[in-house]
Amino acid sequence: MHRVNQELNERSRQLLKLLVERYITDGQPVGSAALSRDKSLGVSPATIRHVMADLENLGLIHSPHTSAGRIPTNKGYRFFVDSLLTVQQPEQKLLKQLKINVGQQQGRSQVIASASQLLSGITHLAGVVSLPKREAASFRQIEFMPLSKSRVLVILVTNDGEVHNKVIQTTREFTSAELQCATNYLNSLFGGQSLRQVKTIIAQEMSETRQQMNQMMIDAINLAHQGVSDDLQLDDLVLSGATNLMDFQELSDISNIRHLFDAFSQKQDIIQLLDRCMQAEGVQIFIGDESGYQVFGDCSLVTAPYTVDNETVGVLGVIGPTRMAYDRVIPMVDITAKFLGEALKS
Amino acid sequence: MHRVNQELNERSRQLLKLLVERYITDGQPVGSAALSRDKSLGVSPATIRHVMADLENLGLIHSPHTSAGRIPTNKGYRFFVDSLLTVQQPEQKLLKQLKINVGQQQGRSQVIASASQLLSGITHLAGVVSLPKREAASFRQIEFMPLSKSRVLVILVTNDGEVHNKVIQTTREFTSAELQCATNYLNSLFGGQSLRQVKTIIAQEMSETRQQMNQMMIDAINLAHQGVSDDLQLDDLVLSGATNLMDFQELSDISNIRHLFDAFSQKQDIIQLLDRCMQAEGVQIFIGDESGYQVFGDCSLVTAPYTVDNETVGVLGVIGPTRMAYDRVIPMVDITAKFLGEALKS
DNA sequence: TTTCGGCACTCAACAAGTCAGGGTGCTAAA
DNA sequence: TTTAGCACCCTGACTTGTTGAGTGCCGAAA
Repeated sequence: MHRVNQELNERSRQLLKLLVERYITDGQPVGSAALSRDKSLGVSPATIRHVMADLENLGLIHSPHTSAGRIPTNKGYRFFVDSLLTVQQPEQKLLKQLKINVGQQQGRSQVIASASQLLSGITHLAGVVSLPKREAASFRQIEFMPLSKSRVLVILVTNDGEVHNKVIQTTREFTSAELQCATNYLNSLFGGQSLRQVKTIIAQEMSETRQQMNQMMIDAINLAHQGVSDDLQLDDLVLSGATNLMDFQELSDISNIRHLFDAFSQKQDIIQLLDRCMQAEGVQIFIGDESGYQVFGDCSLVTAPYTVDNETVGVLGVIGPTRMAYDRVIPMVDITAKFLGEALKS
Repeated sequence: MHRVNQELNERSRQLLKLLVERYITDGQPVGSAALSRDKSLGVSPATIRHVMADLENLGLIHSPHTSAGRIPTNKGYRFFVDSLLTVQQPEQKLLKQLKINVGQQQGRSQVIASASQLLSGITHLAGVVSLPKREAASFRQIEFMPLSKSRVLVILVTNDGEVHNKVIQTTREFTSAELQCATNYLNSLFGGQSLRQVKTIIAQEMSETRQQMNQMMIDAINLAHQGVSDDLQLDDLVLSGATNLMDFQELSDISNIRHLFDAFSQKQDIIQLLDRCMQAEGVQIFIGDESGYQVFGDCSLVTAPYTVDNETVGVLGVIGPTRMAYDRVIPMVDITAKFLGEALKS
């Protein structure tokens, strides 16, 4: 990519930029004449054809058939997004509306659902938000509730107001009093820590010499260990406006759509993909099959992680055709991530 | 419909039956010659055309254009399903497999998900299962957990092993001891009753003269009232294999599909529709727009309620094109409902 | 009265042909 | 290096003709 960057002079870059922008708005292969009509280049179609030939050799554009205009390749899009794109500041009005809408929701899942919906509504693409990592939440309270002889319901409340339930098997029967003791002990031990810290504390306690621990404490730690371990904690995501994607001609092949929706209901792949985006700092973009998943052949994914108290807890973004208005979508995703983070703080 | 039934002689009925069956398997408009080739009628194409003309006058079939064969109208399908259909007993092997697969799952949601998936897998249509009505579950245990000054987490465990959480606002702060008392009182009062009964009990207690109740009991009932009231108890459903529907040519118009999937993600309409089916006794069928929803223009819905301990708690079914193999689908839906009911009992 | 063969007619689907429009690459001149 | 000119290419839309499946109607036979 760097090579490409060097080999391209200013005019070629400008031309590529125009071409991609043009194709994004029109959806038609763009020819030399059309570009020449744009005053900002001021050269004849013939010259443009020369430049286009170069760009084609570099693999940035290609023509679907002999006598059609050119369209960007994935590589072309990539270069465009990385080096040529001038992002569009979203309208102030829209931002205010977005902020209010996300902020007004109450309850974690409400906030997230609304973020996803707004994202898809504004961009007319599919919006997706990964649920906040449970590990990042902080411990507020734990409680045990005996169900039967050897089964105990563990209730874990985190600071974001979420309640997690889990039924665990115990080796022996516990009395209410015992469970109450464990509750008190654990609540004082873990209060205010993040779940990640809680886990490490548990691990430590379990491995350390148990000299200074009495039986009650050992039991309590054991219970907590089982209750907090998230064996089944499958990540999840909220997807909105998937049907928006059906409106795009370039995806309108029924088998394309089918595969896409299969992936959506599968969720697994998307979750993995989003997980990868959590590592990144800011907005991240996958163009076409860059994601490594065949299904996204003609799709791009624009994501941004969202943070609560300076810790990245999840990702959000949009899925749309490769030919999407990156200049408007990117800042939108970026800002929505910020709003979501803020809304989750309270 | 009764009129139609009387006006049709045996031969016409037989002919209509053949025609519908033929169309269901082939998907092509069926003409007089094709039907005549079927030995079981033993009349010439010309005669068949006469009968067909009658059927067309009755609105049971129609031809898409002058020189094509005939296809059933919705009214034709309806008559076919009501009076002509001979259902196909499903294979023993399939049944066994189905039973095992549904039965082996553990956890209510697992069982339901698997029923939905199997339904869609076997029929190659979309499978749908409404979640069991919460009201039908029976009370096992209630617990209160103080969160803050005026907020209490209510945990309700039902006999099917489900745990329901709800955060309620209280008028004053309760001590742990007070909450413990309330817990004990309520558990002994409600133990083993269905949630519906619990609600009526609560209503009674609240309206009755509170002479013989002490403050603790009043508080407890109040807490329970808030905790059990399901203001937000939006029904839900599990949908599987929706993408199967994309494979059908008759639905493959992109805008059709889009509306359908919009309805799926909306859920609201489908839930209402299913709710209506819960009243019915056995298998119920909506053909085309009989459901009253435009979206299902070219779709049919085959449903059956499922029961736990002789009480109907939910509905399940499949959604597919009007042109579906009713003879195989209907018994399949029927039997799956039975298996699901059984599986939920344990 | 019902059934049937014959016949003219209709229409969709397909194939083949035509044509204009938009585009390209090459070449030679500025 | 840029440009105009030119030959050529390809698609898509339109026309035309043909084929085959299917119909409705009529008059004769049962």
